[in-house]
Amino acid sequence: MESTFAILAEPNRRAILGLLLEQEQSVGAIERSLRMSQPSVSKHLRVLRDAGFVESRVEAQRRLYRLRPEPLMELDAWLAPYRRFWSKHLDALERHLATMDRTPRARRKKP
Amino acid sequence: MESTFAILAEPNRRAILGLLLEQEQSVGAIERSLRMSQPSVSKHLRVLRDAGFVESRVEAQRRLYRLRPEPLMELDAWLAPYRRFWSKHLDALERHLATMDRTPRARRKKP
DNA sequence: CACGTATATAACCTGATACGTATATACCTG
DNA sequence: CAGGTATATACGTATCAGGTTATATACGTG
Repeated sequence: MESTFAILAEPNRRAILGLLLEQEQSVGAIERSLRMSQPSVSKHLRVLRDAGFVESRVEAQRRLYRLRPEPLMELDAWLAPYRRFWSKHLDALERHLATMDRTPRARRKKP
Repeated sequence: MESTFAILAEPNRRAILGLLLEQEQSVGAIERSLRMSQPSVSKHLRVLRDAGFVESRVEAQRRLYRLRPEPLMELDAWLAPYRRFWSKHLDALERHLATMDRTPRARRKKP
């Protein structure tokens, strides 16, 4: 877990992940899409790969990178207790609002 | 969004958030729980507060810090497209497994 | 096999940041 | 109001991460 956030802290890396969300991409494609230098792209991909965010396959001279879900799933898991926290708060807010005016507006959990 | 990850990249800050998950805490309490120096705690709290992760209220000489949900909710929102990505993958995996052996196990979306 | 393309790595520089020490500010109690 | 407690901030330092430039490696094609 330790490094997941550090890795995502880098805007360019997040941008790369965003690109890979659509489909696998070559280094050159990323380089052009994000207007970054080739060594920079390679370095970030190295970091992302070491951390398991992406994997690559070789196609002739190209390397095609694609997303791997695991690290982001861990992030999702890390978030879980906080989700409980804020849903608790939203419930409280809702109850509060329900008490404020006696006319019940859109009811919870039922559109 | 930009800085959310950078802020969470710091392990001590994540630890502080973890503490605040249970209940609001004074600076001194955090200092002792996490065995960090007082200036360090104050500094991290400053960063967390500036980014909206926490808020404080004054009680005599103490300042009690508590969690604010918004930034983590944004993080949750950021994660959404990736969740779609991996659930798509898990579905594919499931279909694959279903093809492997013809005995259908627990069925999708219906417990 | 020489050359171009695609990607990775090395070396170096620089800016950001986290820590510790020291000090300032605020509040409470006798 | 003096002294203690609680927290914030200033400052100096060391570490680290990201960018650029230059070079290495690998593959394809004439």
